[in-house]
Amino acid sequence: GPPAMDQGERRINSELWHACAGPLVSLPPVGSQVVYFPQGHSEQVAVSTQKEADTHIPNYPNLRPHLVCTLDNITLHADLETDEVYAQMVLIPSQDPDKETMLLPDAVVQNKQPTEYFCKTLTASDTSTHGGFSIPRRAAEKVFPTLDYNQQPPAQELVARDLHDQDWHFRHIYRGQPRRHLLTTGWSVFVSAKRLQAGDAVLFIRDDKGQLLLGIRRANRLQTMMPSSVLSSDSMHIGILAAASHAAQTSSRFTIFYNPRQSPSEFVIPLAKYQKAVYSTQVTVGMRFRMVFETEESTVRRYMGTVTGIGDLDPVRWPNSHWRSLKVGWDESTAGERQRRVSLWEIEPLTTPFLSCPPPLASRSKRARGIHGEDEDLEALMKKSQ
Amino acid sequence: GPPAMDQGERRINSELWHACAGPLVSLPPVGSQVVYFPQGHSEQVAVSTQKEADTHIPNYPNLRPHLVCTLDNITLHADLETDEVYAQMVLIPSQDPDKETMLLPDAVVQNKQPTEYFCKTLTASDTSTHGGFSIPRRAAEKVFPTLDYNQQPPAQELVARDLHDQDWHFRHIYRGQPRRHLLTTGWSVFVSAKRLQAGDAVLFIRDDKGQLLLGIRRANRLQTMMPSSVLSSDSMHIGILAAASHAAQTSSRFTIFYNPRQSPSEFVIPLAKYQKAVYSTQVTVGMRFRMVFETEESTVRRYMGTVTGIGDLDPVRWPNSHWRSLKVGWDESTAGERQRRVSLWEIEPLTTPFLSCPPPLASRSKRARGIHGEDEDLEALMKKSQ
DNA sequence: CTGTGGGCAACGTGCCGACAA
DNA sequence: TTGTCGGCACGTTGCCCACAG
Repeated sequence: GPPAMDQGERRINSELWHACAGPLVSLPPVGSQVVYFPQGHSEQVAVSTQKEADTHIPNYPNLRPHLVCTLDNITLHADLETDEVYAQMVLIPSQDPDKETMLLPDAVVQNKQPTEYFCKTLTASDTSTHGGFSIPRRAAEKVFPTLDYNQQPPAQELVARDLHDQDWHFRHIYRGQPRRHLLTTGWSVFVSAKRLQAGDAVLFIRDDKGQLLLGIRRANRLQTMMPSSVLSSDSMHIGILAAASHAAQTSSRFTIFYNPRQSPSEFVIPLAKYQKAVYSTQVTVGMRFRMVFETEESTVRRYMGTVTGIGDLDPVRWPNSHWRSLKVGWDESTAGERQRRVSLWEIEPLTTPFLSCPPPLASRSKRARGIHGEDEDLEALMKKSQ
Repeated sequence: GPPAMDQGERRINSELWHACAGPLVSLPPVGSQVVYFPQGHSEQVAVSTQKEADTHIPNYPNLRPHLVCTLDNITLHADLETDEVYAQMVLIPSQDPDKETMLLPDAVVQNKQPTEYFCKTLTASDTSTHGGFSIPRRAAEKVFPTLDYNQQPPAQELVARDLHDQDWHFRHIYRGQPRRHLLTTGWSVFVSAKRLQAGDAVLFIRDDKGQLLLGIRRANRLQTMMPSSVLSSDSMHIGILAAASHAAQTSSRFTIFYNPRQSPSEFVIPLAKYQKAVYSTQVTVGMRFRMVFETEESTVRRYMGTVTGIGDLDPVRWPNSHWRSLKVGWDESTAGERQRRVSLWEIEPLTTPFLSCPPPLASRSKRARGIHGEDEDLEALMKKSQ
């Protein structure tokens, strides 16, 4: 019969989830202190609904642009239809916001990219109905059980388990002239079931117990996310703010979903990481930095850039927020799709970091600042605080 | 190439939309006065997220259980993946709530079930890959162009347009012993594209201009609606309340989605219908009534029932709400899945309606009432108001 | 080393009337 | 009147290797 649909009851394999999420995604450990940004949460919803937060949504004057929280629980999920990975986080706002001024030691983040795995972007031949899947030689030798090369031809049956604990069977054969590794029988069933297209990627893992796992990473093709048909985007944005505001005022749990491959940026950051970036890094216009990105081959690469401005992303609704407070330019001309605005904790400054008192951010809120004057103002203030 | 994905730009065919929505669904006209129930809206979200509104979501003391609004705009939609029909409504809360005490004349509701149409629930043979689609004889004769019976065999090419303005081509043939109408070539493409299964229904319309339209109505099989992965159900419920509350306080537009085939009940009701039910119908425990339901064959049928209690569905959060304020029992033993609670405007009382002053509902809110005592209390009050 | 394509066999899809419900 | 089936033709799927990038 069909696989059991008891999503949420089973525990998703963490190693596989992280492999699908990519090398940049790390989740804070349960019980640790984190910083939650409603702005970033809104951005994620804006991507999936294709509608930005409207200007006429209500103001929540008591809601700060960042909330220090305890990460009460975290559950890994995968969409039943698309296999898209996401995480459900339960947050508890800290009752004592002054805690945030205490510098915390770096917490151990759980970002376990598996070692015995490979990831291949599918070619037209891989996804066509004409044939099977061509396994890169090193990949096959690294993660698949060794073939008995005495057979003619060498072949074996592979069983790999996906995020929903569904097993997929493949015939793995080594043949052709020149010899190569192939997945034949079973492969096309997988491709059509997962609706894979050329450009999507498939990944195989061999875990500690020798069990094969497999997952998919879809190409960043234009988000065909349908308009949700459940809730208007306005109500969603309002729901984010109202839920966070209510939770902050009552110090009660609230739940958010984090879609690592959809969200423009992480919006739940380890508190230690946030503090280190905000309080012990001196950022000035003109500063050089590096920032990590994921490559096509799902490895990491650092790009160089320069800070071109410092100031609020949304001075009206979210004054004095560190969310994407840096305007940046990129060295390489292929930087078309890289963000023009980043947050302090996303970059690696090339100047040596130093420790300082927290800059007097609170004093800035007293002044009415023009849209265009903000950068210079903030820059001047930060220079003075030296 | 693939059909243009400009959903929302095209205007959905209203006749087809209503045929897919079913005979019970009617939409108030644009510009008319309506009543919006946040409770009902929450129920719809509860169905799609499979999670009811939690008890610890914030209270909105200024938000009444029903909002009188002007229906500013309405847009018909169909989900790009499932063809599920839904309507986007823009509401403006009325600035003067006293208006609601004025009895309005019945408004003309637009519930245009097409006349030249048929709807067939698909059999196993219809959906199998082995053959085509067997057209009921009367259906074929009513909506399809007449075949030239001089041909051997009589056959023609049909083109039918779906909700997304996509055209589907079918070979319509009259053959076999005994003779019958069939759709052959093109049918299986349609079935697999729409992912139809036995039990789902397909419907064909011939509109005024002779153009063929087709739509689908999926079986009420267990909602495999995935957990949205975008927003937590809590935040959705909060978003509904916060958006409505903010709109009511500022008399500004807000947007909601109505999924007729998913929502347990309509939650945007014509004001005249609401007033007539609330102010001019005397309801007592023991009263007999009829209520309309949709049958398997997508026709309407009335079931008989008895009012067994009157009282708030949620006395804590929504006191003095008319939403599902009637507890009812059903005459037929097959009433397993029919609601135990209905709203005044959903039923047809068997006693003759009469006009009266509005019952003094406001006075009820002063008293703290026990969970179990509420029905008798309310019943006594309403008897006194006679 | 691996992506694509020609060749070809096996299989599934899909059209037909025969039944029978 | 219409749902399901056996029969059969034909188109697609899928396994093989050759070849080239």
